[in-house]
Order: sequence, then C-alpha cells, then structure tokens
Amino acid sequence: MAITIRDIAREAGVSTATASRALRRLHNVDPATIARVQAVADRYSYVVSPAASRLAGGRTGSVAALTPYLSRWYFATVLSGVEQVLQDAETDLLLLVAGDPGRPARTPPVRRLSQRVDGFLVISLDPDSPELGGLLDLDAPKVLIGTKWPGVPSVSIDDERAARLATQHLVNLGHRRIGMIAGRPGRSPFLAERARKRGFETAVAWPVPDSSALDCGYGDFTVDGGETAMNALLAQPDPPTAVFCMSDEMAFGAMRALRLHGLAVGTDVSLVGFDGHDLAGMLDLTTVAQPVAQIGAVAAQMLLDQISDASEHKPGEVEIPTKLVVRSSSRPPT
Amino acid sequence: MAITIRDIAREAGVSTATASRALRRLHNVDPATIARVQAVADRYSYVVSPAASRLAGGRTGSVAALTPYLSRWYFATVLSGVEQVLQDAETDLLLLVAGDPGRPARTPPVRRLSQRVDGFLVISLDPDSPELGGLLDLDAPKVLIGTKWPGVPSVSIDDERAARLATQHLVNLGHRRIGMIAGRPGRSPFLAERARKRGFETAVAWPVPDSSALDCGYGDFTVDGGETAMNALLAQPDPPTAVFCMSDEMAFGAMRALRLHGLAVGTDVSLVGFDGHDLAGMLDLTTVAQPVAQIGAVAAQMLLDQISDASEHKPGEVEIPTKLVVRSSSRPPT
DNA sequence: TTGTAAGCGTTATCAC
DNA sequence: GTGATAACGCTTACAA
Repeated sequence: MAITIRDIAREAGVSTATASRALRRLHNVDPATIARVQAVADRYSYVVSPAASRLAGGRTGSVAALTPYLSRWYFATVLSGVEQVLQDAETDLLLLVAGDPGRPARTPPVRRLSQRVDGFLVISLDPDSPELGGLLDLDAPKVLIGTKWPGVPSVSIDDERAARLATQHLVNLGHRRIGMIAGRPGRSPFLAERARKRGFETAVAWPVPDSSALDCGYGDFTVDGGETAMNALLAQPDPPTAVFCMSDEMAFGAMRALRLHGLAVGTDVSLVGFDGHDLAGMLDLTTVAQPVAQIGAVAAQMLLDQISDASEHKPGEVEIPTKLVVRSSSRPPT
Repeated sequence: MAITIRDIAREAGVSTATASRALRRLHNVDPATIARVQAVADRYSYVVSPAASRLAGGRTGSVAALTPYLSRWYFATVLSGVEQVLQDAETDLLLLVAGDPGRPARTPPVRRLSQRVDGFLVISLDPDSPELGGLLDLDAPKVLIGTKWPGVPSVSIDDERAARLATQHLVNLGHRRIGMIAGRPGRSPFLAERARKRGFETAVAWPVPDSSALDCGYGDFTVDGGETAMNALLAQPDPPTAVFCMSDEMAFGAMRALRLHGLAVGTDVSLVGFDGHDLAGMLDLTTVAQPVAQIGAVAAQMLLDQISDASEHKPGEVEIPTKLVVRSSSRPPT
C-alpha cells in the first residue's frame, strides 16, 4: 500500500536499519549515506509511520497540551504560541480540554495519552489536580504554564508581584476603597489566582489594614461573571472607588455593569484588569499585560528540548516579565 | 513494561484475538466473554496501544482539525465544540494551524497526518487551498466547517442570506449610505466571506443601485484592522451612516474608531457585526449570531459517524440557522 | 559505518 | 464463538 522504509532502503542501496538511522540523522552515519537516503525519501515523499515508529520504541512526534478551557482568550492565545513552535518542529499537537467546570469530571485519559505523546504541556492546572489523574506519576517530560510545581519545569509570570503592582497603582492614584474581582469564593484551584490575591492583599494592606473588610466579588473569569461581581460590589453600602480584576474579561463585564449603573469607568470607578487581552486597548482598560503567546512558545520549546535532549538536566522555572499598561480606566478618585 | 493485551487475555482465559474482539465489542463475541475480558482490563486499567492498533490495521482513535487561526474567537469556539464531542467519544484531537497569513507557507503535513488520524475536520479553509496540500485526494473521512465543497460533507451557515438580512436591517432602519468592512481587498480565499459580500450587495442594491460606489473597508477580521477600515470609511467625502462588518471583532475596532472620532455608535453611525462574539452583548453590538460551538460539535459528530459507519453513505451539507440579534448599535439615521 | 534479525502490541485471516 | 498466527513498519541490540 503505502511506501515503507524498506522501499527507501532498497532504492538507496542500504539496509532498513541504515535507512532508519539516516532518516533520523543519527551521528554514526556517513553523511553521504544520509544524503542518498534522504534524496530517495524525498523523491517518493516518504514519511515514517508514526505508529510503527512508536511501537518500535521511537518517538511519537507529538505532544499533548492540557488546558482547562479552549475558547477563553488567554488559553487560546497560549495555545497559538505553542502550536507555532511545535509546527516548526514538525511535532503534532494533541489537544485536551480538562476540568472545564460544569462538565462532569471524567476518568482522565492521561494514561492513554502517555502512550501516544512524547511529553505534556499543562496550562494553568495544578499537576496534582484530579483532572490530570496522576500526571505527576508519569515520568514523561512535562512543562507547566502559568503554574508551578516542585521539580517540574515551568513557565510563568510573577502573579503576586504583578497583582501587587496593579493594586499599588490604584493606591498611588489615591484610592482607598479598593475592591477585587476574583474567580470563585473559597480556595482557588489555580495557583495563579491565589498568588494574585496575595498580591492584592499586600498592596491594600497599607491603606486598608483591616483586610477582612476588603470587598471581593467573584466573576469566574468570564465577562458575565465580571458583570455580576461588579453589581454585587456596587450593591454594598459603601462601594469601592476602584476595582482590581483578576482578568480582563471580568473587567469587561465590570465595565458593562458600571455603564448600566450610569457610572463612568475611570471617573466614578477605576478599573484594572489582568492579561493584556486584545480588546483591552480598544476599551481603554488599564491592565497587567503578559506576553501570552510568547509564554506558550517558550514552554513548547522547553518541552521539545527536554524530549530531544537525552541529558537529564531539566530546565528550571522560567519567569516571564509582565508590564502594567496604564489607560484611562484608572484615574484618581474624584 | 506496560501491560499488554496478552496479559489481559491470559488473565481472562481467552486468546489475544478474542480479547481484542471483546474489547472492541465486535458483534460475534459472547457477551459473557466481553464482560469477563472487560473486567480484567478495568482491573488492570489497561488501555490499548494506539500505535500497535493502528499498525495492525485498526483505528488511530484521533482526528485532525485544520484551522487557519487559533486565537481568534470564532475558531477557538468552534474548536471547543469539536473538542467536547471528541472527548466524549474518547477520540483525540490533533490540532493543526494552517495558512495563518504572515507565516510562510510550508509543505502541508496532511500526508503525514493522514497516517495518524482517522479523519479530518477543516475549518473555513477551502479544501483545495494550498495550505491543505492535497487533502481532497485523500479518501479519508472529512467534514468541512464554514465552507463547502462538492461531494464533501459540511456544516455551515447560510452566509449570504445572513449578510443580506443584516444589511436589510440597516436599510429598513432608513439608512441609505451603507458601508461594509470585509477582510481584504480582492477575491477572498474564504467562501464565507465571498458569500457575505454577495448578501450585502444584494441588500444594498435596492437603495443604492450603483453598487460600484459602495464603500468597502478592509479589516482582515481583526480588531485593529476594523479600526483602520472604519477610519478609512470616515475619511471619505460622504461617509456612510451605517456599516455592515463581516465579523464582530472588526466591528469592535470600528466602534473604537468611531469613539476616537467623537462619533456615537448607533446614533451617528450604526454598526452591525457578524458572529455573536461573547463581547457583542457587552458592547451592545447588533450582530448575526451563530451557534459557533454547536457548529463544531455537529461537525465532529458527523465525522465520528462517518468514521465508525462502514456504510458509504456520507452525510450531506448541513446548514445551521443564524439569528440577527438587534442591539443599540443599529438605529435609524438621525 | 553498516547489516542482520528480533521484537514492539495489536488486528485480520483463516481454521476450528 | 474462539484460537493460532501472520502481518503491520519501524527501531535497536548485536555482529560484522
């Protein structure tokens, strides 16, 4: 049916073993042989069968990316960075959405996946979370994005510091009643969210020592949730004059809530978001911008390096800098 | 190393052949045998090796999705619908971003992919486009999303009709100078874009017979592009009082342009978008809403059916209805 | 540097 | 309904 390595080997006048080695550019092959074999392979536009290769102990030529969401801006953008690097390396991307709330938890297919990928990229999810069902036990190469775990390579930002600086910005403008819109009540399953909360609390501790009195709304990282959360904050006896939102999308929702209340963003209530969403500029939202696609790209490259390097020295925890982009949604209180 | 089907077979007291058949629920196996084998498999949490299965002539248990973009709302949302259906069917999703403009064209890995997937899902791309390198030649199961091709199953909306109704809405409001923001000048590579353009032209032909005088800006389906396009439209001697945008994201950019010009959306210039973006509601944008995630889900299910059904009768061209959602961005001219 | 040959884990074919 | 067994296409000791 399809053309096999045996055909290539025969045509090139070598054994299948040599053909295999040549196609993989192993170091102990005569360059001339490599050239010859490759020429034949090209002529027949031959590609190795990943299944056979894998079965015989080779690579699968693909990696899995595990993400809690796909259609949200941050995750889609991270993945686009990932995909670009992988495609350039001719590595396939196997996408798995795990842990989307509202979808009943299911037996995580990590074990099944581990047979068909060379490594894992994990976005935002803690590697010990149930959605990942024992990913940590697998000794497959892995890189975490937006979260950390002892001994596992990762790419992330300093969420605590970024949240602190964003909040400090509001404090510096003169705000004293500062609210926050987080994901959900209780302990967040996301490391980054917990860190952002700490950063916020540190920054407001100075003007507002009684941190238990802080206003916190919950927006589940969605636009609608942000609107609901902002409404809740506004319904309080003494509403905040500024709000730190843990994501731009929630800030967008908050903007809408303010508008429906007849309040002007930046004038009546200041807003700071988090992410650097495409639309933040369009909506004049002050935000903590992170190079999201680049984060994905860096992580993907780290994973590829880990897969190809026989060396055991894993990369460490890479930290990508963020930048507070000030726009007109944050101004001094009036 | 890993546990194989032989282990399961031995433990269940059957041959590997029977074990294989039982695990795949073939019709000529004793139900009792199936139960026994499955029980053993569960006990050892055994999973078949996709590589071996594939090599031996079985399924790969995965499908490829080809998309021109990943981080844009429409595509990410379609894919989330796709992913959900595939995950429920325990089928892996192999993601491939092809044809992102600005990325140099590369030898399309469709042939390589065809060895590792059971079928293809193609989003928006014409199946004969160079980015897909001979996908049509492959007789693998495929389903198109948002585009059509003779003889290939597809899921799409009636772009022409939707664009016509959206434009008609502006006409009905009393607008007579109606502009359009499309993707790029010249013949679009996207069938849907061409159809939307026809719909627009049909609708404006009545009030504006001289269709060559129609104002058309080009926004490349991005927010920034939409802003640029709107600026261009406004720079004309007699700017339009209403604009039909081929995507919500371009409409968002147009909104920003209007705002920077000191013009009020809906009052000075009416705007209609296309897609039903998450943020359209938040920005009070009138838009042609399509059930994007559902479109992906339907297509994925069609592909799965096609893969499992030995029957040769392919599904046809499925058309999903859209809905014009009127908000305050479109109002009668003042 | 290259060749030989033994798997890798599953499915399909053909008997029984 | 079930059991042998020969592929499937490749990689990797081991030999040369």
